[in-house]
Amino acid sequence: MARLVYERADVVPMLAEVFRELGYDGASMARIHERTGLGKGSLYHFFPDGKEDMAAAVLADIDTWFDRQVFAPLRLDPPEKAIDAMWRTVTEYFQGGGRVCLVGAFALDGTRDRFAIAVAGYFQRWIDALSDALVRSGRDSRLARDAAEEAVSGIQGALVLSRALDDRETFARAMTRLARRLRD
Amino acid sequence: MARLVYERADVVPMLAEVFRELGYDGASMARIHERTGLGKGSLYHFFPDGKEDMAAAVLADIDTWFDRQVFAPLRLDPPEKAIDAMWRTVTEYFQGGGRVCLVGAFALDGTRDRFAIAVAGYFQRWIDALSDALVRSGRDSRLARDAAEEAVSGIQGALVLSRALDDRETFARAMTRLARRLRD
DNA sequence: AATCCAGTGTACCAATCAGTACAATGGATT
DNA sequence: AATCCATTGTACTGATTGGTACACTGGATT
Repeated sequence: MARLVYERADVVPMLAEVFRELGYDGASMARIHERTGLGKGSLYHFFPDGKEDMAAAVLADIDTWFDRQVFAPLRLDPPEKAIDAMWRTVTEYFQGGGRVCLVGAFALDGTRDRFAIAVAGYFQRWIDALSDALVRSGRDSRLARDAAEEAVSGIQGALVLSRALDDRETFARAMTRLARRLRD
Repeated sequence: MARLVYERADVVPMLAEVFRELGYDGASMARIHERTGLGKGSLYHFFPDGKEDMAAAVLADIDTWFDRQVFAPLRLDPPEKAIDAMWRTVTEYFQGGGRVCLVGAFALDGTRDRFAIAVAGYFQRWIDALSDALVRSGRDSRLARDAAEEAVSGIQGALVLSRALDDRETFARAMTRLARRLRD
């Protein structure tokens, strides 16, 4: 009989999807087991501190992904190119509004207090990186920060609204609107 | 010894605050008891179907409140006046970013499926009402709808971001930005 | 072939979960 | 004064919660 053997890195993305769908409190160990196929033995082997450990790992994973795919390019690549790439990458990552931002979802309920530093850091670094790109493209420093904040905030709003209305067109419209706002 | 006697209408706002802070799954009956002071007897007396019943009542309550305080004025009052009032009312209601939108929070996790109609209806009516006011103020119908969507979406994003950064200034800045966008 | 050890499955625990049952309270109605 | 009934407190249930303990598997190392 075949035996599936995972390592920690394989488990984190599955956990991310579970937390995304069910939220932190909604994701019980039983449901995590159901959706990942991993038994308690494996789960506590990889994440000795249980659920909190899992969520922290997921947040760290999301963080490094965005750092590499979005934030670093914004800081290093030609600004116009990096910003264009950001819109594409983000739209794909959130599957056009069909996939929720876990960090944003955590921010809204009591889970925030538990992961306050990770949650704040994620958004702060996003705004910083985007602001940096805008400054490098010749924008005034103060205006750049305001515009970056508007974009990041707008993406989160678009996710909430498109998910609430269960309509990806809403998300698509918001993204083109925000991209245009950022160009002016 | 004094005995506190509530009626259903007194309980709903307390429940709203509990769900707001803890989320739907985070709000256990024990915690609801703690924070409201009501025993299980009272809670199941008012809400025979338990938590789901409570959340539905809270959503309905929020809905009627917004209908009266925000949506109806947008449809009936002089548009510029009504829109100005909307920004004031909303800022006060969300306590400058310190208070979360329960409907938005529900939209992000698995709770949405349970209350999909109420959640979608809330945002749809908000967009419709604001769009109506913009049309009445002379805006083109298509542009009005787009602008209304941007505003409602933007408010939700501002709530997520200001809560994530734990900074009300972020919310305040977003509100003035959105109000200006709506005027152009 | 013997050992090792990362990864697994299962049985188990106390605490908490949502929900039920029902007797007690006490203001209002008659 | 007797009755009524909305509201409340408490004791209880069975299911589920997060978490622990531990024996087992099987590929890799020696």
